[in-house]
Amino acid sequence: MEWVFRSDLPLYAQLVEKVKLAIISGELPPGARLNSVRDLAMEAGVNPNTMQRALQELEREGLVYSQRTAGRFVTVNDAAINSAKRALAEEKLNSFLSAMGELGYDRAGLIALLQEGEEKEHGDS
Amino acid sequence: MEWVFRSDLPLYAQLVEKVKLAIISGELPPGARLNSVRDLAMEAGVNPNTMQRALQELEREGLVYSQRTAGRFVTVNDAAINSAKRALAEEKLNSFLSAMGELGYDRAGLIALLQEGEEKEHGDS
Amino acid sequence: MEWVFRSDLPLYAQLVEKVKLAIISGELPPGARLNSVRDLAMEAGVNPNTMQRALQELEREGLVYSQRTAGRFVTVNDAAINSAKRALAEEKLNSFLSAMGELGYDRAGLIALLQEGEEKEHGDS
Amino acid sequence: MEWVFRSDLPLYAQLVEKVKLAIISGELPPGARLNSVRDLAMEAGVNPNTMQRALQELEREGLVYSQRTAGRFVTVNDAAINSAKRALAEEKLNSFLSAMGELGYDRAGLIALLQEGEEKEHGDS
DNA sequence: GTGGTCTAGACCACC
DNA sequence: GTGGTCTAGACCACA
Repeated sequence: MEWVFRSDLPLYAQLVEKVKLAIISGELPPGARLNSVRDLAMEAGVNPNTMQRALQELEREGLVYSQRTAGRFVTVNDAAINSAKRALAEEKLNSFLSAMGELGYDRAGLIALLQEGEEKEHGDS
Repeated sequence: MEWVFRSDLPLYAQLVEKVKLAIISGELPPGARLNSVRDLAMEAGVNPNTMQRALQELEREGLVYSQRTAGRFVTVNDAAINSAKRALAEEKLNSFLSAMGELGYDRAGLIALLQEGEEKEHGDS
Repeated sequence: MEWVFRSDLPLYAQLVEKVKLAIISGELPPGARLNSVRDLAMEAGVNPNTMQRALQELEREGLVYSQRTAGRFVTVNDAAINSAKRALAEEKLNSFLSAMGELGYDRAGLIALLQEGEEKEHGDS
Repeated sequence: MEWVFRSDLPLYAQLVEKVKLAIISGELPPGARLNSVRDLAMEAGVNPNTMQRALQELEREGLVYSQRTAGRFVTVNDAAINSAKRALAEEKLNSFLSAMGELGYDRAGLIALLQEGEEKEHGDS
């Protein structure tokens, strides 16, 4: 996992984002054990407390659970993961829509653009 | 204009991006005079050299031209602006496609998602 | 507010409990401004971060909201308060039921006990 | 027996409470021999004098008697135990009533709540 | 002044 | 070793 941070969002929120994406994309599969808070914090170059806060947030969202002595694990509840995936997709879609809106593209225009690219892909293959 | 920077891209490139977007979106209309390099650098809180480099890049791309004594101006060449818009849109589209790809959406899925939203908008109105 | 703590529950959780009760009981009415984090922490004799965590938890539960510079306020959403009241009541009821269960009282026995007391109250008045 | 203490009640009183509950609930049956003061104090992590005071209080209440050489025993007087049970129950009832009073429940409301739960239990079974 | 974030470092329970 | 809690103290944005 690459740990690069922006300055427009709290660190812990970006950590949540990163780990969540790893879970959603399957890089961290259901049931997988996460590294320890301390190790992850070292990796990311942040304070363990900051990493802890991020993981607790993920726990509250039901994507992760912790076992006292054994460590933290990705949930095995596929529904929770899929719901998070859906929410993230919607969020990305919306920010994309607004960004493209500034460039003068509305939904219809984007659909056209996508279909254009699709034909090209098929043409290439 | 808001000047917030990420750490994963050179400053000057982010400056180029920001100004380019302002031109493309019409916030800086064709023929408009840009503030002086020194003023823009102050605004953005960057070194004037960095801002200078960004503006030269925009000049190279034909979106801006400078007149020795009067300052820098947005191009009046609509074709250049439209071409930049097209390029930027494609770039954003691609990064969006790859991001959504990680979440399991391909072009067809995204088209469906967009059409879904479109119907909803019409239903709401 | 009295700040006395047990050792069987994290401090921050007890702080949540205390403030929640104050809101539910109306001691802190809807819309009321809470003292600043620092002041409350001083009052309670805890670290400001601990108090902060408690208040953020209340914020997540919708019982409190914060305004950047002005401070924190009790929600004006009566439904949220009533829902919290209901939940707290149920929780207290259950722990009471189990405690009385150890003494050999079941629901029916408790109802009898309560009715007994009720008659007595009426007799006294 | 779990030994966790609050800070709002003298230690010895909490010890009395704990042992009394054990007797009332039958965990310490009539006639059972209690461990020595020293052992009990160790278990609970308190000073033997404190434990001694608690046991003397229980003796005064007639729930425990001591035999010079053999140690301390739970009373075999069922009436005494029942009376203690009754008193404890009333005490718990009262503190419960006052706590629920703060949440807006009076005796009648609580009876309703209890009957509600009773029906549900029967429905579930 | 307000809330919010982050770090550093300590201590605890659990196994 | 693990997660969890707490403190102390710093810095920031906002108005």
